[in-house]
Amino acid sequence: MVRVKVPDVVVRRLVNYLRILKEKEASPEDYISSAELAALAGVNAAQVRKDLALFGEFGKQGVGYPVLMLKQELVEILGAGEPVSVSIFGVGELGTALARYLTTRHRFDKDYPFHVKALFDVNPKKIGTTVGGVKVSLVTEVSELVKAHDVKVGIITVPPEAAQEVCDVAVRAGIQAFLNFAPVKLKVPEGILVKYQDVTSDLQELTFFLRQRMER
Amino acid sequence: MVRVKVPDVVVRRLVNYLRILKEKEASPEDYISSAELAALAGVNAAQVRKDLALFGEFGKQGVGYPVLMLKQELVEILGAGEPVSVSIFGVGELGTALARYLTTRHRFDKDYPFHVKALFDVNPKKIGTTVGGVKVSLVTEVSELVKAHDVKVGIITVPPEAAQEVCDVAVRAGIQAFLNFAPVKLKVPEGILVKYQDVTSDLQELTFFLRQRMER
DNA sequence: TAGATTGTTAATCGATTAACAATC
DNA sequence: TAGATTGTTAATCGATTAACAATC
Repeated sequence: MVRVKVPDVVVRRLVNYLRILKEKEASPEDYISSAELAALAGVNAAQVRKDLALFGEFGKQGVGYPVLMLKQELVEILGAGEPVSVSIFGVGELGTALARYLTTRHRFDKDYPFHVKALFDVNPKKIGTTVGGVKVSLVTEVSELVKAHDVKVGIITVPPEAAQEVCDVAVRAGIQAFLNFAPVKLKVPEGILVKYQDVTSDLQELTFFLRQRMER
Repeated sequence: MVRVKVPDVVVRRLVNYLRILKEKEASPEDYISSAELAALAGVNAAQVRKDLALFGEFGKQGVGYPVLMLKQELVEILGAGEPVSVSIFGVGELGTALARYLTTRHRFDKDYPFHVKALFDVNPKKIGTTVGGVKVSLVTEVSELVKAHDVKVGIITVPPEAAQEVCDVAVRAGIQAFLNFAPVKLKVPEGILVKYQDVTSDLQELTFFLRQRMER
């Protein structure tokens, strides 16, 4: 289906378009123009049309895009309709918060695709307890559980020193993509995806622009 | 000092270079080449040199960049040396996790620049309690506390429905930059900075590329 | 000095925006 | 039909990479 190489930035915008459309109550006759969607997303209208045109012709000249249909197309394109099994490594403060957030989301929105299937930690006190209804297991069980639940994505919330090791174990167990909250660059085999998330870096970026703004 | 307009991507990389250098034990005679730093950061060597050259000439031909000096320069450039007061809006699971993370970081690393000065919530049960040693206050006190502590950055961890309102209040109180964990686009006056952070979007992006990879 | 690596210019690559014919 | 908006091509803009003279 998708033969073109889709740049990161485009995918990020598509995710955003979908979020915006989901917030819209719409009947089957409702249309939205690229200009309207662009304004809501804070981007250029030509960019919206180009982003969508990468995947097909969804609009109608003189009218715009049918809201419900476009929403459905975006779900299709992004694969946001099919469930994805997720595992969280490190049940500390942040891991717990994420586990609860994701399980709660799922409880209230049946279409929410991300299912937390396993939690891992090394602290013996935590093993066997549950968070958001999911049991905390020992990292030695990763391989078994990841295979049993066909876990595709791992969320890493262990301390930075432990991140690489945990990642290695997870990769061996068959996890294909990571969302890494530990502030370290992970070395992974070709083809394994890693997305980084780091509050300190975010704050530092904001600080830079704040200071720069003040100097003028 | 900085007169050029610095692109977002450059700042992100600078933050990364600094993190890498901080992990390095170094003596005053240690040098690092652009090639070495580039390899660690996963970017091109020419890019490292160009990023740094935006702010001055820090290297020595035939040798490289003095590690300690470069680290210091980056701290200077990013403003990572001066304390920045931060406030967290929404003391739920995620807000609590972030509050604890930031206060703990600060307790163990005196150079850590981000200080949590105030926490806000609307839940009467939480008001007056403390998290990481910081008191939870009612949102009506934002103005007073933000001014008293000269808070520059707000972290938004309230539910999506409440995010815009909280943001408005914070802007009126004088907050200049936001790290927004709520999955909604915030409308802010010209000049106020917003950085978005959303686990669901991150997972969706990863999912897209996972699926795309499998289709080939 | 010879070798290595910077700082910077020039070339390349890719992404964004403008413009407009096609068409609803 | 007249007006509006798409899909797409062409123009612009900006960021990345290659190349190399300067120099430690």
